[in-house]
Amino acid sequence: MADSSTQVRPGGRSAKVRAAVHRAVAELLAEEEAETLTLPSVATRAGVHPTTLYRRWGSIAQLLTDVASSRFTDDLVVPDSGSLAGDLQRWLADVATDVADPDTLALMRATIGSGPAGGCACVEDRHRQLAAIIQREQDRGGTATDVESAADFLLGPLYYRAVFTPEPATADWARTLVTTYLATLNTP
Amino acid sequence: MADSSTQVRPGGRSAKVRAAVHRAVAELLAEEEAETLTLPSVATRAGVHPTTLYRRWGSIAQLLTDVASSRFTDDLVVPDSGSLAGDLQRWLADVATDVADPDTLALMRATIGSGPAGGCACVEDRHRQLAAIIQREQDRGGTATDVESAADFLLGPLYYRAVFTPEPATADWARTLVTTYLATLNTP
DNA sequence: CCACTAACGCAGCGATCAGTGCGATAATTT
DNA sequence: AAATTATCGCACTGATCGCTGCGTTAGTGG
Repeated sequence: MADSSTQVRPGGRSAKVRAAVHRAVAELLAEEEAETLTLPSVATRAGVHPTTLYRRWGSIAQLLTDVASSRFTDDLVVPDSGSLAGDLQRWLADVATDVADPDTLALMRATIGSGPAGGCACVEDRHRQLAAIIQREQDRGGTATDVESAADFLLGPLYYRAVFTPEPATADWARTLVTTYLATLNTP
Repeated sequence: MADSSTQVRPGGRSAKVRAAVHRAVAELLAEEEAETLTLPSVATRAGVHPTTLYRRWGSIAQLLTDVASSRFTDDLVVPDSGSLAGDLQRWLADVATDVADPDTLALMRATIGSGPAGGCACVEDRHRQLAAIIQREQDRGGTATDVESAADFLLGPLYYRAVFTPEPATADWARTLVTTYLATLNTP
């Protein structure tokens, strides 16, 4: 054995259980008004015994964080359109479309409400993707900009509309947002 | 009697109970990691019988929405500094300071997680205040701008940082945000 | 001051939740 | 293929939640 105490076993049955539980959380959040989301309810929906959830995740907060991390982490490679504007517009429009989905939004809300680390789990990967796009532009020799400010001005308004206003942003609006942001970079 | 069916009685004991319950919710959210926030726990902390909470609010979601609405609704009159930039900087800095408070943030997270209308309850009054500032500038004959876009570019990054990143924004950064936003208005 | 009734406290009842041993299953290593 | 053990299912228990009649207190209008 490699380690004496902690040896994980991710294959086979465990993976199926994990997938079923994740799907159950998404389904329940899409249907109910949340608040009723409890470990036994998730277990019943997933066809898994409640004990399993108590052992593997312990609480709904940790389960939600886990689900959100998986859901909002896609290994997609942002297509190279040749320009920073093109890359950002394509990417932010996709993000806008994703966030505009009511079910996705329900998962985000619940995750945010589960604890202080919930919000980070929702956007961690987005920041990575944004950094990759900006890095590519720098390698291209184009305009250099800060990842922080880009996140503030692009993701900020997008997620604000999704979480705090009744109607989320559209993909078209996201593209306009990119144009506006890039304009501010050229005219300091 | 004025009305036959719905006669509210807001004075005296009811007001005290309401205040105690609101304070209890704020305290519990500040201490615990949420999730444990249940009607009986709030009742115990407030020194009120749980039955009262079930009757007046019904669920934690409605209670949180009520608390958030009260907490984020201040009848403050934004001081007239003479210019749009001054008004916005003063106001947004105050908002940033408020949102940077961990206890306030905990209330916001919990309210967002309680239901789709939770986010709106947190920023409803901010939008009203912002509209008042912009309206004053128009009466002054100054630059006209849209409340929607102002909310997107000012409140958006601010609340995004508060909810989705580990470290919330500072008052100074909020002032810089106003400057940047006003610059984009002058250079289309 | 008196009548009216909204709002609160009390006692108690299912239902469900959170958690714990223990045996069974199956993923992983040798 | 056999041994090891991480992981899951089952049965069970104490605690708590959500909720409901019923009597009491106290705010409100006459």
